[in-house]
Amino acid sequence: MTNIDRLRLMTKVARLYHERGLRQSVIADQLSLSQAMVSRLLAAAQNEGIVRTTVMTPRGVYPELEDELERRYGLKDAVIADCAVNTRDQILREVGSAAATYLETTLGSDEVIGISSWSETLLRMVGSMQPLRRGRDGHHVVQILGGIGKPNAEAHATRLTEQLASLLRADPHFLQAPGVTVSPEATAAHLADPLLQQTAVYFDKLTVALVGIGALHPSRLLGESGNVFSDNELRELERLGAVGDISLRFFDRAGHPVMSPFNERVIGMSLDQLRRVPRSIGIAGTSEKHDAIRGALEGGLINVLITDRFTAERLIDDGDAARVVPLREVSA
Amino acid sequence: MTNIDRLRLMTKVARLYHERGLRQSVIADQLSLSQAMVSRLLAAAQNEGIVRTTVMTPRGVYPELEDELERRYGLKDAVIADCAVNTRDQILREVGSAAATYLETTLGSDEVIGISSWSETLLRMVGSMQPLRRGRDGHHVVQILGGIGKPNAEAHATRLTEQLASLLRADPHFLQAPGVTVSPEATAAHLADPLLQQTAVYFDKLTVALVGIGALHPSRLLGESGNVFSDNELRELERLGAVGDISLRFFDRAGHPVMSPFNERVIGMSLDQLRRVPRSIGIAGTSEKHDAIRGALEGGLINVLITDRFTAERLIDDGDAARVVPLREVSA
DNA sequence: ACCATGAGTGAATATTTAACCACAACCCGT
DNA sequence: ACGGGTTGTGGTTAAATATTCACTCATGGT
Repeated sequence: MTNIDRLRLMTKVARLYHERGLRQSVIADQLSLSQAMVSRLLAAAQNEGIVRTTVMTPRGVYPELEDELERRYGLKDAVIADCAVNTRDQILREVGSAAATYLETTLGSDEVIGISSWSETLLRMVGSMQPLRRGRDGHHVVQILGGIGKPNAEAHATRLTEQLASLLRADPHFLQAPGVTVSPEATAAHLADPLLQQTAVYFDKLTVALVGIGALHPSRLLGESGNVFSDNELRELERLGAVGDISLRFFDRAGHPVMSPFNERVIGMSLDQLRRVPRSIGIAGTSEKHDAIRGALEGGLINVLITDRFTAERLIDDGDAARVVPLREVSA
Repeated sequence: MTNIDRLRLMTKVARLYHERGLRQSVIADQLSLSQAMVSRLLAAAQNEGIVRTTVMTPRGVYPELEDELERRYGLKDAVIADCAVNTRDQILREVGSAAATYLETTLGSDEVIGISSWSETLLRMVGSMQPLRRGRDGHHVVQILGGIGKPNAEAHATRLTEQLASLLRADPHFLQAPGVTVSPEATAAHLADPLLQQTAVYFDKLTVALVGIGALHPSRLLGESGNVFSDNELRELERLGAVGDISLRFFDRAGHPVMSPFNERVIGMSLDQLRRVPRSIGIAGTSEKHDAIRGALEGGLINVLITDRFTAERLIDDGDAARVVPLREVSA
């Protein structure tokens, strides 16, 4: 068979298949070929560029950025929310909404979902969620950090867990303790509580973790509730290289836990436990948090990131720089 | 789910599927979706134009013309050979070659193939054929028109049948008779021959017919062998509206048989028998034959046409005219 | 000259994709 | 408030497609 004849046949088959939408066996009958031949011709047509499929990217969607984030940081998935303007308010709204959709769409059955409290982004997320449609039930929602600051903040943290559980028709598991205690001894006392242990058992069973990512500066822990945190402690954390926290567990630029004494006063899941969760979803935007997010990514603390497009771009830009002299190695 | 989120998801899935070539179930796992969802998202992405497949037409291939021929004349298939220049020689070569490839490619098993003799195009076709590769055997090759003119032309016609049969490893069935007799009585005598009848039986069993298409002017029957044909007969055929012939069976512009006395002197398959062949392949080019080909198409005498691109274009151009006042109806 | 190797094929089969179905939840009109 | 129709979903199954296999034949090297 001459080359032109082969091209002719490939073209003919490709047109019937792709333009007229005929089944391969119909084409085979019509042109007196075997179905296998039609399949092969179509494959060849793809190969040789006769058939070309392009994916157009709609406005407001950033798949290349997502891919790049996934690739650079070894993520399972990245979601980039479209934000018209780079303002804290818009970003919170859009990232929260994107996270809500993401969760609704990707939740399976019988998931054990940990949720970190006291993150405004997570609050927004839960706020934008629809009640779960389908009877994908059997879920558990686990509070992975105690309440924070003023006594009623504890209730606040609990409410987030409760709300999510209700939206998902899941069993809630509350962590009946403050997020930060006054001393290591107090922590130990709380950890001895059998009720708390009942919940803590789930930390190692999570299938999904939903966590915000906090920046060291400006720290919400100073403003919100003065007594949680001393200025000294903040400086100490800084000295130790902390760039941010997830559920009050601080980490440095490489995502390694920062072991300050403060750590002993926190009641909640550890970063090591978080790393072991099959799907740990970090939800955070705004440029303030850039360094913190970056650390979380570098340390593999999360494997799904939901953020805004501005932050995503910066994460990739300095990813470029990092390739030259990888941060991980610098700090090691 | 907001619209942008849906678009985002569709785009992401489409990219993974079409660009990275992942299976739907892999994508489903990765993005924590169901395979059904991925399939639906891909379908939607097609619909909404996010995914676009285009078939590029290589140079020298004319699928639009082929489609148009098929559509206008209700053909099963049309093959248009690329010819650099509009000369008889080039066209014979290219059409013959295209026909050879077409036959090689589309032949199934146990086919009963009728072949009309004394067509230069068919000669070229058989000349360009490769011996059949695969053991698609069990074929029969049936000579559907006797030898023509000088006694040794009869042998010539036989050789075409023989050659094709040999290339296809098929059983040959020869028509041991002249294509044109001296009188109706002579025809009758030949038809009584049991040996001839053995072959004629196959006329109604053909699965494929390979036929050339002859133009009335210039008639090859005058030049080649003076005594086959009288000038009177030619004029008579013309008077009756004949525009061409297939295997010496003449037809008019609408493809209806022309019943001149000459018809009684021909030994071979009838046009009605030809129309009943599941796949009757007309192989002819050059502008001389345009009217003849057109008649064959209008009359449904063939359902596959192999021709050159110049003739194809003309057939479509006057197809346009015919749509206004369809020829078929004019002559009816 | 001969065999080993490779290319190309259709039938059979495995894999992949799309359709079907049952079900839950929503919407809307009463 | 309460059905009846609609929609969206995942599990299941049917359909469609890609791959494997067995085979033939050409080719090239020994």
